Amino acid sequence: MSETVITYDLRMGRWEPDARGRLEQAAMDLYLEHGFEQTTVAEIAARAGLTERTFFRHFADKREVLFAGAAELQQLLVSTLSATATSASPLDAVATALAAVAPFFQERSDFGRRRQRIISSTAELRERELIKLASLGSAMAATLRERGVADPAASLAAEAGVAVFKIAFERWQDAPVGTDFAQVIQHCLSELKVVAAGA
Amino acid sequence: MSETVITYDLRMGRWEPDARGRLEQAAMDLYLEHGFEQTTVAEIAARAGLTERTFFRHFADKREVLFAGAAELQQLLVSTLSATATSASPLDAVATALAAVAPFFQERSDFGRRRQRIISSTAELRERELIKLASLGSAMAATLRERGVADPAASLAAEAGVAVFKIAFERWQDAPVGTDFAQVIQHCLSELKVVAAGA
DNA sequence: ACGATTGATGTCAGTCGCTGTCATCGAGGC
DNA sequence: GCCTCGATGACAGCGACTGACATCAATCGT
Repeated sequence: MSETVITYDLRMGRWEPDARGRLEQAAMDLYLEHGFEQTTVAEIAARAGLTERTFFRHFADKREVLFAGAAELQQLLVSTLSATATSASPLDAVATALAAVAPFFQERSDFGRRRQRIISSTAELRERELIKLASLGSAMAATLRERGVADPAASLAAEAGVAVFKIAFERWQDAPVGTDFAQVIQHCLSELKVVAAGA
Repeated sequence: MSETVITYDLRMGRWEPDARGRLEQAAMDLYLEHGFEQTTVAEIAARAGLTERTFFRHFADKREVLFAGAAELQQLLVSTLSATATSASPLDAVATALAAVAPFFQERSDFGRRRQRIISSTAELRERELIKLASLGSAMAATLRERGVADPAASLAAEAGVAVFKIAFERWQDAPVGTDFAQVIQHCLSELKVVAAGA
């Protein structure tokens, strides 16, 4: 779920609350300090005051702890895409949905930067990031199909949208702090349209 | 390198020749028979008449044995893209290069089908496939940049090309045997152009 | 021919990711 | 205040992967 805003009312663990959040925090810190590969799950659990076994009860594997927000993001993206006017072209609808979730990243830009530094430095994590993006693409394609867009147009619009997102995200990360992410996305979208128009 | 055409003149292993090829063959067979996760590296090595340690001298990990041809494909793709006339638009150049490597798959369609069945059934392998495709995209983007295409157009054309390839490959696999892969690629490309044009 | 060299393989020990199983503890319902 | 239930701890074990060293076969130089 989230790593800062937590419902502290419901005590979770046997001892301290928010075991999951503590694990996420400990993992991020250790991955940044010593690198992903040099960090063992036992170390993460120890820093969080838990055991290795408990880590794997909260996260499927060592990488997944960095992708806790992916499901949330996908749901947000799909519901936004569902709500977009059917009059828009599929690609525009996708781009609109992507721009709509831009604040999701902009509000966590410092967290996102550290996270991305970890992911970019390890092939194993890049693989996981790519399959999450592919999952976003599949979900968006399915949503487009529900709205009557035929294949392969639906899949192509979704995949092209993911491509736009990937490149826009890279450029936004390298851009000055405060740059509007949604604007970068729209710019990359129009660039794609130019490229696809042929010359 | 290759799995069928081998220079049998140079004896490789301590005993039988072509240890690498035998490992690839044994891995494919076992992955198909029992599934990827249910197969241990020790079993693969045993069937190939080798030891587990030798497997890891030939392949970085248990998945990589299924992606031996990726480097070769990437090189072929890049050199084809380099040779494409600079007059073509970036996306058309990418699509042309992709269509040019279509025979690479068509000649190995039965092998490719079995391989794809294995990959599709395991998330771990889909991750590896995605990072190989991403590597293809990066290589093509770099080639476009060398040819004077500016960013983000170069990256977008390359990534869009990869998207076209992915979807075209899926559709070609599901199409009747003998369908022309290059033609499917071109069809998906024109579909993408329609989608991007707005309509 | 024959010894030295080289490269691929075998052997072994070890770490770490990850899982199944059962015991244990803490909190809420009765 | 007991009881049930969910989360955690403790433990054993498998399999992926690595480092270090020994070994063997083919080749090269003489």
